[in-house]
Amino acid sequence: MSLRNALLAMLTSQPMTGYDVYKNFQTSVGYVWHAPDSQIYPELRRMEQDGLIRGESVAWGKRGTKKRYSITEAGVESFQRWLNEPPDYQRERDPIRLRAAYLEWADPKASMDFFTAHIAYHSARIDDWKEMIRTLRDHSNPTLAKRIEGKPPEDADRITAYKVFAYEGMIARARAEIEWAEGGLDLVGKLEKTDQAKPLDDPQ
Amino acid sequence: MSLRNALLAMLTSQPMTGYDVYKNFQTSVGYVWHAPDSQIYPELRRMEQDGLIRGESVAWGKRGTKKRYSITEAGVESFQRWLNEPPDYQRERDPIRLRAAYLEWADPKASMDFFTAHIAYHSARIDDWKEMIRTLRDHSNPTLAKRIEGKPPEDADRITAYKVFAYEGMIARARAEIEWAEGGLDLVGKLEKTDQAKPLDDPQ
DNA sequence: CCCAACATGTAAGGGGTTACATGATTTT
DNA sequence: AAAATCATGTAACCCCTTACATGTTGGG
Repeated sequence: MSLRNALLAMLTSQPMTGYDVYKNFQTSVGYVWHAPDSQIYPELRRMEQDGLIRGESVAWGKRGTKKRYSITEAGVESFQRWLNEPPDYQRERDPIRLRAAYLEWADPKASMDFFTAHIAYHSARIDDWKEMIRTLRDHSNPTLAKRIEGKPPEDADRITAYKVFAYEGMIARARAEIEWAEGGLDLVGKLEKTDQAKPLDDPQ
Repeated sequence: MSLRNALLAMLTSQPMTGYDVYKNFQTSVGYVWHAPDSQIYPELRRMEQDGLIRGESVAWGKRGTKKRYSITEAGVESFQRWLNEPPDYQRERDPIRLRAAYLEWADPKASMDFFTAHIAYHSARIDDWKEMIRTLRDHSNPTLAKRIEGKPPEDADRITAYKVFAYEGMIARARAEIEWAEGGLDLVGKLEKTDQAKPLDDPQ
């Protein structure tokens, strides 16, 4: 049900078309929650049927129309209910750790590349999130700007603080990943060095 | 395809029945990768059809039989191919951070509970993983024991080291989560204090 | 006039969850 | 004899991915 709540969250800022939502899921909010268009449009229709959002056709150019969705009272209530629920945790399913646990079967070169890729991936994400935090802090983020528009400064600060804090959590986790992967590079270097650098039981 | 590789990984240790696999997915390996029986049995059948594993019926009690699967050469190759591939990262989808980003809509009490639950969850996981590392280090883990049986000590150490390292990664990440959630408790305490401790725009 | 951006879908298939089912064997 | 464990499934449903598809509008 998180897709639904991600959509509600976005629509608490301002009315949006499916395409607006799609764009946000590719950048800003997409750094925390991603969804493709093929999921967004049908889900918005279902949410409208459930009364969580209301869609109105608005003119777009001469002949075109587009559908702009606004969150309803029922939508806000549903969103808040979700926020007030205790979180539920899925059982672990971690492909990275699964691989790491069996690197004795891998090629040492591939193991090094694996950890290097891990570092590169998380470094890139940190850059995205840092940039995101910057646009939140200076209020240049359009969705945030719309969200805090007309609100007293304390509320604006509070709203901003939670968003910044969420991205800081992403960064903290990514830093832990990078540190771990650096340890992985050391470990592979230590365990797989010299001539016997061949995977265990390799038929070759 | 990670379920398939998790199954192959397990079967590199020793032949197992579907039920053995299921038990391992509830404890040991399940702390990194979990799967329910309804996924395991059909997948094992598909893997047998694909020639990655071989099943043999073995007697069980007087009348009963059970099927014990062993990994084939093709299975080992497939597993190694996966380990040597570059990892692929899914787009972010983080329900915890999504919620945290919108806590201005939540009840302050619920926000505190949310972070408290987060700390409790990850603390419990750390205990699981620490215990797991202990059984790996002292070789009391039966799956590991079987895996390193008859292997020279350097290989045994190498095999153990990767598994320990994987669980250490889980722990490192969980510690980052706990630290973040503690920051969350502080933040909520700071932002939602005193009388105006009511969610934003709450109709009440 | 062309191209990028805007706008909105359908369809097949993979992976996972939850619930429902059943029966044999071993342990208490 | 009952209970726990071993053993193996089916079925409905949800969520998500990937690929395919189509048309409009605004800017250069």
